[in-house]
Amino acid sequence: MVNTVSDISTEQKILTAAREVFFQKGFSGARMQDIADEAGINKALLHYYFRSKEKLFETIFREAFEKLVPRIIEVFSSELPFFDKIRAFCEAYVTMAMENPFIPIFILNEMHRNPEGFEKTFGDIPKKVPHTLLKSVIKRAVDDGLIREIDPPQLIMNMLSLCMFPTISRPMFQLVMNMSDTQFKKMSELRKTEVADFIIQAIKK
Amino acid sequence: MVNTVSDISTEQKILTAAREVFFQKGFSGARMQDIADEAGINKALLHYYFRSKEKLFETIFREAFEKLVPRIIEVFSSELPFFDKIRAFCEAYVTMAMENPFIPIFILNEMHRNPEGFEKTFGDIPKKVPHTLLKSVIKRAVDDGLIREIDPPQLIMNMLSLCMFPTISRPMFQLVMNMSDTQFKKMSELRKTEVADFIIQAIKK
DNA sequence: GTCTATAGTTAGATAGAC
DNA sequence: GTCTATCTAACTATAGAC
Repeated sequence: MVNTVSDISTEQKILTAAREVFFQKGFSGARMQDIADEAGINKALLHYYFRSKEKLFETIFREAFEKLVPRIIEVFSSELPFFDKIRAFCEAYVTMAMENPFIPIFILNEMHRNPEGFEKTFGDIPKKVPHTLLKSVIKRAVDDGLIREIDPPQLIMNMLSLCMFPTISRPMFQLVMNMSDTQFKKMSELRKTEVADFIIQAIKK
Repeated sequence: MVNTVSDISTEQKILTAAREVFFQKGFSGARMQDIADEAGINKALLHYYFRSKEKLFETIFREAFEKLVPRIIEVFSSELPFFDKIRAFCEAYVTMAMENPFIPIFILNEMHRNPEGFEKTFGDIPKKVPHTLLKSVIKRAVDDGLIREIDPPQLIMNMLSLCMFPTISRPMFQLVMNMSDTQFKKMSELRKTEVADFIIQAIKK
């Protein structure tokens, strides 16, 4: 049977371990043995639950992707004033990036390594992102004279950059800036509000 | 002999091929066979010129890192007015990222995958980055009342984010924003000046 | 469901001829 | 310097016992 307690528990152990290993080493750097060890089980069991390394990876990747592309819809389709939408968006993304520091680099890296593979495997995901909604909300703010003339994709790119790049660049940034872990965390914590302030001042009229 | 024309040419062919393959697949995804094929030579020759995959990789990584951490010194130690420094910095970085689109994700990814390896192999590089210079130039601009109060590392992080994130996130961004290659390139071209404008407006008093 | 043992494949690296 | 052939190790995946 599939639905016994111990089955579920093993599957969960595998997923947790796979997340850990894939996030840290990427698809090609990860070894099924590493995942088995991390889960405290045997290699063969991985293949019993998930047919292949690819299948297991796809599960983890999908799940991570969904976390990365979160409920922007709620923020942007809400009745919040425009600047509060910006604030909510930034805080949500900076927080997500802080709590899941490996996800952004993991997703972006795998998309670079296997660009064509995603059109077919993940071609459905884009539809979940309300890019037309985003664009129209920004355009309206421009038309209303609330913010200066700016191309919506440019603004969206700026928001994403400021929210997600820090966790991606962390190892390099700390190295070249000679910054301790404590200092970096403090800085990240402040960014939850600073990023929105920065953006708003950059676009307000 | 080592300095014949054909020697140099072969070594260059290998380096060019290695760059191509490592940039696209990362260290663990790259195969020595791929590099040999790309260079139009035999696998054994790779080991003749560079003892191991690691050695070859280190050569490519070093070279890429130096490109990523370019002559900021010149920009920031120049006599340019502060806002022109910002403009020069942004244009240099956006251009670099456009011309070498694989380098940022390559470097940042490898640093995530092998965090400890860099302290010993690349511990010398940070010294080349004039982070104290950057910080003091920004601090002076604040003290002079030219820009609003802002933590220098925060501003540096913002500048780097806005310049480098677009090329890193390109596959995802185009996918979720439903954007063509042409549109993306046009957008990137505009960013050479837009990023600086955005930053300056965000910090000016 | 979970394990041990092993098949089958591919990778990095070397030996040795030219 | 450059090649072919080969060694050795590592990895994914499966067969089969319990």
